[in-house]
Amino acid sequence: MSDDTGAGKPRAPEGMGGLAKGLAIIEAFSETRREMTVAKAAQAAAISRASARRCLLTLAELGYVRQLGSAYLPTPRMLRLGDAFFESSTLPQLAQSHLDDARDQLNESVSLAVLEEGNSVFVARAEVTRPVSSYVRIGAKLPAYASATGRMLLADLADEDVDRYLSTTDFVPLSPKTETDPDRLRDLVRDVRARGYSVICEELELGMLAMAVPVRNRNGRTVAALSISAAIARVGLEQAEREFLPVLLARADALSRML
Amino acid sequence: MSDDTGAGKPRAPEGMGGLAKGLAIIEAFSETRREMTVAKAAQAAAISRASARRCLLTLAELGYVRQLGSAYLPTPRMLRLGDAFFESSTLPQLAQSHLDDARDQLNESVSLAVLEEGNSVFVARAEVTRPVSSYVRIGAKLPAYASATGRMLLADLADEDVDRYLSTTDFVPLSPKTETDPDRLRDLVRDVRARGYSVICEELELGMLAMAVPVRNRNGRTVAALSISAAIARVGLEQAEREFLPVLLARADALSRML
DNA sequence: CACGAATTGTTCGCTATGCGAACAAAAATC
DNA sequence: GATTTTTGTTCGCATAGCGAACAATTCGTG
Repeated sequence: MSDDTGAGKPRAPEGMGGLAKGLAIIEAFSETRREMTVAKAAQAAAISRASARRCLLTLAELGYVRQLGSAYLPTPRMLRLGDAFFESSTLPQLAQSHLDDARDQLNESVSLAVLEEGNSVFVARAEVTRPVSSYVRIGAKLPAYASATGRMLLADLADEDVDRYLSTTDFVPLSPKTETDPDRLRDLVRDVRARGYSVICEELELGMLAMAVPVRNRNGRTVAALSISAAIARVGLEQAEREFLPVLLARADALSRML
Repeated sequence: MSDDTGAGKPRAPEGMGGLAKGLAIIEAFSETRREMTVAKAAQAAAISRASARRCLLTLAELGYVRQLGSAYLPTPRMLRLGDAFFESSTLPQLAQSHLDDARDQLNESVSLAVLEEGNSVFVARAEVTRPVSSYVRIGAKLPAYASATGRMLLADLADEDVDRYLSTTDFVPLSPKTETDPDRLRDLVRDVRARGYSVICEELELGMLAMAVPVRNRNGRTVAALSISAAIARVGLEQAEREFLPVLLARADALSRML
């Protein structure tokens, strides 16, 4: 707003400043910011307190947040916003029967993920019941560097995009076996690119391995990754490559042909 | 803007008009509106084309939608907005272990739902693998009138709120057995209120029954419904009441004590 | 407990963002 | 091909939203 310069300069591309601010506040809610006051929201969204206050008043008026004392918390109505993607996107629905088939055939949980700002986001899932396994929420995300799907999706990026990702990511280990060296990760992504599938073993969660294959659109771009996960106590790497990989590749190929 | 009247009249409560418009556009995306042009978005959100255009430009600039010709479609980034609720809310995390226990004990899928504008919205799930069952997405919603959780949640509303709901709802049958008579539904909600749990049989989906019990906060209000669903080919109503109900009530009670 | 400092929430004069109407361009219909 | 309808874009104008100032609240210290 106040950063514009020269007189007579054409206007910046038009937009809706208040919308941008409000969305910044919504995205600022997190596990460490379960509720926010006007001041906290302003700080988290890098806007003035007056703007933050207006946004929160509008969000409250529309039912997206509720007020508790001077704090604001998101309500379930917020879920409608995420629904916009699910109701619009055909990919999860097209994929579901393929995931179900793969799950039934291999008796392991199967999921589909897309890349979103350095994260692998689950958009579809077929889950097999295990005593230990917990429900993975569609919409949940995993860091790309530590997940089979994430590495599969990174493998489709141009080298410079992979490098940009590697240079701006904070590599938090998620298990004692998480690879966090950027050079090593670059090599791993290249390996995935060469091999055409991705496997990680205990990097995301001890005791678990995961395998992912690409789902491509008709331009050959990888638009999603189809993955399977299993406990290494039950399934070794060789068995995964022998039994899981052909089925995943076949399912991914069938799905790719629909895109 | 132009609807304000008398001079010297105090300002309306302050807000952020552009945010309201942008959120209306986001919510307008649906299965019948998978993509929208500027004109379609303006119509769907009941705003001017110029405003719709500004909103879509901002949403595109921030990565929430992408442009395809003159149409705009949501991107996975939209999921972050729904995340605001999941990352803030403690209920799904508190509930998960209870759902897992109930699922393991009863060997049927168990879920937790909250009421959101006439819909029952899943916020947590423990799923048992069945050849027929498909994955129910957290965030997915069911009409309250046709679901066990929905009726359980409606039962906690005041009579006038139930009546308002019944008078403004379009009762679309979801199976040949869906109850769609408002008077009948009012009686069913009252029955649920008296009985303290809700059961539906084949109203949502042929061949399936579902049972739900209330999860209450310390004020006694029903803040969520815990439910189980099973195929009637395997489980009859009497068995459900004999075997499922005690476990659901115990789990719901344990969860209620944490709230 | 009182006081001062820091933080937070609210207000209001001012201006530039966002408005609506008009116009340009594209699409649809005859 | 001409006309009509619909859609996308522009721009003069005004009010919604801005930032700074102020009021209120909270926190820290003596």
